[in-house]
Amino acid sequence: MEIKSLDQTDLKILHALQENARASFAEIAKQVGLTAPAVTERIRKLEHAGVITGYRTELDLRQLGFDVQALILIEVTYKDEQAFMRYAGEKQEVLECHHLLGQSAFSLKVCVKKMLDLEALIRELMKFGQTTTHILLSEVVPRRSVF
Amino acid sequence: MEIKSLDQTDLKILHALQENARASFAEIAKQVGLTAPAVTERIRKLEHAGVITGYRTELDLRQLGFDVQALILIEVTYKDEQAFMRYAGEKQEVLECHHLLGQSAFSLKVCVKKMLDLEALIRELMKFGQTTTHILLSEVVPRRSVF
DNA sequence: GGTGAAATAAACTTGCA
DNA sequence: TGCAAGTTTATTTCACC
Repeated sequence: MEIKSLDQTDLKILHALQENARASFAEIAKQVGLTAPAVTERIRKLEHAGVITGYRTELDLRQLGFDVQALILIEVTYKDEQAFMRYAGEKQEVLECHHLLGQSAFSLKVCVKKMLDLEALIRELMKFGQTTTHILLSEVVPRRSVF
Repeated sequence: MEIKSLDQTDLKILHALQENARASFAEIAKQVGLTAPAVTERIRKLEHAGVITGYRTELDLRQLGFDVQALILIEVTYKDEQAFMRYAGEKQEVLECHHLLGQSAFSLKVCVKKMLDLEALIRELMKFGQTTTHILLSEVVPRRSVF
């Protein structure tokens, strides 16, 4: 993974891929004004450089039976940090977890089927420190591309 | 968008697509034990039913010069809700925004190049209500598939 | 780095169980 | 719904600039 200097064409490619990760190389090539092999090679380099970290499919969690999503903030006591991170990495319900600046704090995005499942999850988390839970309602901005 | 009853094959397809949104129909077909046309048709239906909401490419924001990411919680005064949502929807720096349960509260995931940009952003947000900002450090769990 | 053309592979279409 | 065979596109490879 080396440092890449990105030009305008790279940014256009990244824009196209953010909007539709399943776009064909040929489609992207047309959008950026290059041929398919040129685009393929640039994308391969962006992947190898670690600029592109993955291609994900977004699902409507509610349609899949996951009716409750929540944002949980937790202040973990320092000695439990390692155990907490292991727990977060293993728990299926934890969709995302970030380390926050200061005081061994973390944010978690979790998704469960029922409110009772959320209660159980929070009860487990409370072993690691004090939690603050916010139930997520509608997505005002679902997920924006960086450019 | 109608109600779909998903079987095990659908869940396997969704798993494969979550892990790699650019996987070919043929690859997915092999993973789930069907032929490519059958998988293609199922994915078409999942898209049309709204179960699949999009295909996104994930980028390493730091490599792209966005060194500061933050989670901002804001309690908007009720009369400013509409104006706030319009603002969040237009601001390039706001990657995600969720409505939270209770008191016209929202969470925002934002990304900026410099700390000074974050300061400017928070100053703008303060017009809509009281904010609490958490700087995001490492990703403990980057983004997990639901199944 | 990029193009254009040929070979390979994947995606659509259609008819049938 | 899914499969198989045939057709149409897309991807890959490579020689050349």
